Amino acid sequence: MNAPPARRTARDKIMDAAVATIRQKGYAATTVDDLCAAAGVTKGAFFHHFRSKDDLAVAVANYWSEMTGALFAAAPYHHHADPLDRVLGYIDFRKDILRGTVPEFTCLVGTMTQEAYDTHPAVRIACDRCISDHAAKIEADIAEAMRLYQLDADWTAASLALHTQAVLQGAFILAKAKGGPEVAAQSVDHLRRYVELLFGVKREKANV
Amino acid sequence: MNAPPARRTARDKIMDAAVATIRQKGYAATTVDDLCAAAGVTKGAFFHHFRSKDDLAVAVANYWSEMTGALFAAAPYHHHADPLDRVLGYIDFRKDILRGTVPEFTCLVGTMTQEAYDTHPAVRIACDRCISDHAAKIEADIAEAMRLYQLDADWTAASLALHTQAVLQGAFILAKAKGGPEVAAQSVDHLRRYVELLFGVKREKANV
DNA sequence: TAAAACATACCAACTGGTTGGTTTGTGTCA
DNA sequence: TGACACAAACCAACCAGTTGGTATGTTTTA
Repeated sequence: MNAPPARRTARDKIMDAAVATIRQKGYAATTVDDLCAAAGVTKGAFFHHFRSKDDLAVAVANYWSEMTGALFAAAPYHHHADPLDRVLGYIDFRKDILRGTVPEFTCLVGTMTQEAYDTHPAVRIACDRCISDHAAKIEADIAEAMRLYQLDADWTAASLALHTQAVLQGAFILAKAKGGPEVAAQSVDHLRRYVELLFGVKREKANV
Repeated sequence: MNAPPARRTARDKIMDAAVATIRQKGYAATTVDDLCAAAGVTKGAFFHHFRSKDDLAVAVANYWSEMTGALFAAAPYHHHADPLDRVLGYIDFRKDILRGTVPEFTCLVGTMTQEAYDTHPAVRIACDRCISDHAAKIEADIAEAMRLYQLDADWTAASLALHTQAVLQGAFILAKAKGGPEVAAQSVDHLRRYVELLFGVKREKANV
């Protein structure tokens, strides 16, 4: 009922080039010419599809939101019947994908947020939405787990969900500072241990 | 045994301008002209004191390391006899200083790391040293607390110290995304709760 | 149904302003 | 008086964005 032949247009190529280049060099240091060269298109094509560089930044934040949304939607941890297992499974999954070079596993919108939060409001809003929408999905499982385990906590599901994102974003910065994923993986381990302690359980990582 | 009259030189003014401007706009988006204007000096003065913009970045990372080093050295939490109280006191202090506007409480070297890690090796190294030196100080208190409380943990003092930095750096990103310190403060609360759970204690914040 | 009218996707060359960095000159202090 | 600290003017490269145009559909109309 659809699936147009999906010709790979200049727009798509620019978006993919933007994800890769901005993750590596940052937003401000990435020039429009860089993106055109990486995508193999001309500047005319770029400004045909995007009104400005900032317009591209917003579009690529939304693109990233869709891409990662699909990645996490397809991840195995959703199969667990116990919502706490889903939360821990999510954390395990985040650790699993800390692979490859630093620009390959770090977060595009975290990078853009740092650079654009005060100078490019539209970019900040797009990045915030991406992070917040993602956190909201985890929040649902946390909330369900809190009910199931009858937790009477002095923290909210929303705050813990955002905390998982803070740990991950911070882990990426340490990984960038140290040049590899190892330090980030250790922080994710601490996050997992925290959730176990909060819920008073100790569970091995399931190999789904 | 020294204290030269401490005339406020162009170099000092440029450094202070760099801290403020880079925290607000990011490193790449900050131009040398921006810094000269903010510092009230000319480009001649800038390039008299720094070989290049990158050279300034390294210098300002070290300057930041000294500034924050002095700030934390003077902080009240060191007075606690119990090393665990010092660790919790450090976390409380980090929460206390989440005040003012976003560029006022966020971390300069975290920002620079994001932008420079892959493109400016010298900057990455300077930022890493700043973060790692700071973590090492917390690590000492954590290690002492582990001995005192006879913890037989499957994590190291070093990894927990780095984790505190990851949480803080990530909290800054969320604060930037959401435009205020509240979300960061909640993450710091989660970090404090984690340390309490690890050591099996529950302690109110001391008002030193 | 064929041609005219229009829309979309893209390109190569260009522009005005900005950028990091240089050069040359000047005031000041030890 | 000479080295240092800074100023002013300058430059070549680079930047985001523009312009004027072509190729390839798609829609409308006679």
